[in-house]
Amino acid sequence: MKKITLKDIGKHFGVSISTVSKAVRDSHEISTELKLKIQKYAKENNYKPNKVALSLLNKSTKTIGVVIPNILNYFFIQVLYGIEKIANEKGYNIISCISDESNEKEGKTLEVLDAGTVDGLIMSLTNDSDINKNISYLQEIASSQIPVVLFDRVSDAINCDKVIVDDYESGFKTTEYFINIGCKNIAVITPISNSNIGKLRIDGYKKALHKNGISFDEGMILNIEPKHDLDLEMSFLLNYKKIDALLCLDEITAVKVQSIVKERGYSVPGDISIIGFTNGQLSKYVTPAMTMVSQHGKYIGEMASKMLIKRIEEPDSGEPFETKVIKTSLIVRESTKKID
Amino acid sequence: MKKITLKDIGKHFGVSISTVSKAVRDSHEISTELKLKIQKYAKENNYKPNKVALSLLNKSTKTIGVVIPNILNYFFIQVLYGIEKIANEKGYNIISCISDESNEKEGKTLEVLDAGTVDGLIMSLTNDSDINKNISYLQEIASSQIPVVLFDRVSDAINCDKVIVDDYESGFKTTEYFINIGCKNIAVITPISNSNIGKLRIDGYKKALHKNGISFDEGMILNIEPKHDLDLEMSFLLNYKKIDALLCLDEITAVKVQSIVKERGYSVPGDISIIGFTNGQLSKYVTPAMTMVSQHGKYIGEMASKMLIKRIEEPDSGEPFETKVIKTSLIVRESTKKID
DNA sequence: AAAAATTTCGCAAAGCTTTTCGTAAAAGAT
DNA sequence: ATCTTTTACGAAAAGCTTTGCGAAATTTTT
Repeated sequence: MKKITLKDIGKHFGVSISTVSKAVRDSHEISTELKLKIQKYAKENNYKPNKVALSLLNKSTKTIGVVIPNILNYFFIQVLYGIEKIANEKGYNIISCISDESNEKEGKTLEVLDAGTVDGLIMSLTNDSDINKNISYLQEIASSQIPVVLFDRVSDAINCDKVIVDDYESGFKTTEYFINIGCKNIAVITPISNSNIGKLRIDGYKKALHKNGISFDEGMILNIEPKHDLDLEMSFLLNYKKIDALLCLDEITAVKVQSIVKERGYSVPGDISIIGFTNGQLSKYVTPAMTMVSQHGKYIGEMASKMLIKRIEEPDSGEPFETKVIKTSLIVRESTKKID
Repeated sequence: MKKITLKDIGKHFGVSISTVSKAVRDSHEISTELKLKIQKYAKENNYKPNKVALSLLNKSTKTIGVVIPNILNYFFIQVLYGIEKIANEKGYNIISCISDESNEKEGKTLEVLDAGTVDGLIMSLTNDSDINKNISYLQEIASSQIPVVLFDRVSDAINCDKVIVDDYESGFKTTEYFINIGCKNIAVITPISNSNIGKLRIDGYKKALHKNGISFDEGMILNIEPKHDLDLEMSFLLNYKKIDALLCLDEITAVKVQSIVKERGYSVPGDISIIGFTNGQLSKYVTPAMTMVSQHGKYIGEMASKMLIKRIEEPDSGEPFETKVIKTSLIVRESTKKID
């Protein structure tokens, strides 16, 4: 049997729809006798108010949209996990969309989500070169349709709540950590050179060098592209100068780089210390276990979820938009020299 | 400005709602002149038909629910990725719910999803001990409300389409692989001993032993629980008998086991060969890179998605329920001895 | 017994869209 | 000029729910 409706129940008892609705909601307007009969029948036939009808009535879907660029990235999964956890606790469902680092898919997703499907939106922008394409559209959604919370990859052009990692600070702190353990020739390997995040981390790196009297050398920054040959690129870098520290801006790169370095006969951390961003599942289990910068993905997701739901449920609070900066922490393992 | 509706546009031009609806849908019933005006205005004000109203009208939400037990498991993420890919191509959104291996949360999720929110359901059951709790409810949903596709962790009690891994066969084949490379004392380490999947893999393992004249020894099966101390348990196992092969029933266990074995001075694969289930992100990067059984998660997701959408769009096809069995493949790396 | 109060239920609107059908006006045909 | 056809729009229903209000029926009060 298909899902039963109020109308069906009404017909069964020869009463009106409103009577049934009130009966199942236990209204005092309905006689106890009739209520009991209706409630029993409703329960037996597994009646549940149709969510779609309720959404239309209440102008609220109890659903939030989440758009992430890449689902096979552990950081984003952790964020998603955090978002789902809080949303679930507060009675919201999440529609998850993967933009696959494509501006086009991101735009399409926004179109769908902007048609009344969700009460709010949590997203992280793609790194796609054509970066400005959807920004104005998203700005319009944020300003007039539904609350939006941006995380990690954000944009100044959009006026909304944001949760970001302290990328500049963590680039700085991590570099100083290298310097403190005695490293002087610190190279950076970045697969995200075109993103704002990557730039901030490198800015922090530069500042730490400067503060410690080490001159910055452009040749120490290795930009890698998905299609390039990391092995070959690493050759150039390792031959370019004597290097004693490598800062990798994501986890997979860190793991691959460590593997390449070891194969070439360097000892880690004896010859070269390595630190990577994103404390995911990989870094713990490779040999040596890697020192990583944890961005606290789950916490970021929880925070974003809370901020969004607050906006949804208190639309006219009048509170100005906020940008929460989550501090990273360094998870020290075996890929870095010990502090003297 | 809030989202604009047909009514708003109608008021602006002094025409009825139906006229506006026809105009934006480019119906021939409306004069060209009026259509042009309305269409222009609609585009300028970013009019989009309200999805919720359409859902109510069409009795179709273009949304499918996905319930997975654990989002931090790479296999499930791969499946989710595959589901999303196909769903997206066919114009569906996905609502993803995490049951967190809890029967209770699974039940709550089903309640929500069974209220007209989704057109169909893809799920993998929890391993919770109280395994039968939601089965009858799910069976009812599958039989009378919306199409359901179960994957990986399925149940015979539910009549629906299924996509499963050939667990028995792969337990068998993997064990024979060990035997072929000269291993005779093969132990199994399973964190999923209470699941049907785990049992099937072990049945396959037993059959392979039997076929090759090796007697089965219960002591060679190590059941591990999340709270137990794997290090200690491994001690017992390694002291129990001289072991030359370890079959681990999930990826994290495989990686941890290899790490423990190495620490105890065994050489991998010299002394002990190791194979793990689920070819995820970890196994490739540890040293030695591990030989793994790939379950083709993404493909399973794609398959499940296709099957479900077909059921949704052809509800009365009358085709009997199907169980697709996806064959695993062995990704041979360095943690197993070479074939002579 | 009549008036007042309470109980118990139904009607209708609102949320937004699509589509069928009806009708007035305009255009065409005879 | 009259009849037929076409054009161009509006009314209404359907999808399902909740809720305020009106009304009939019953009970209580005087």
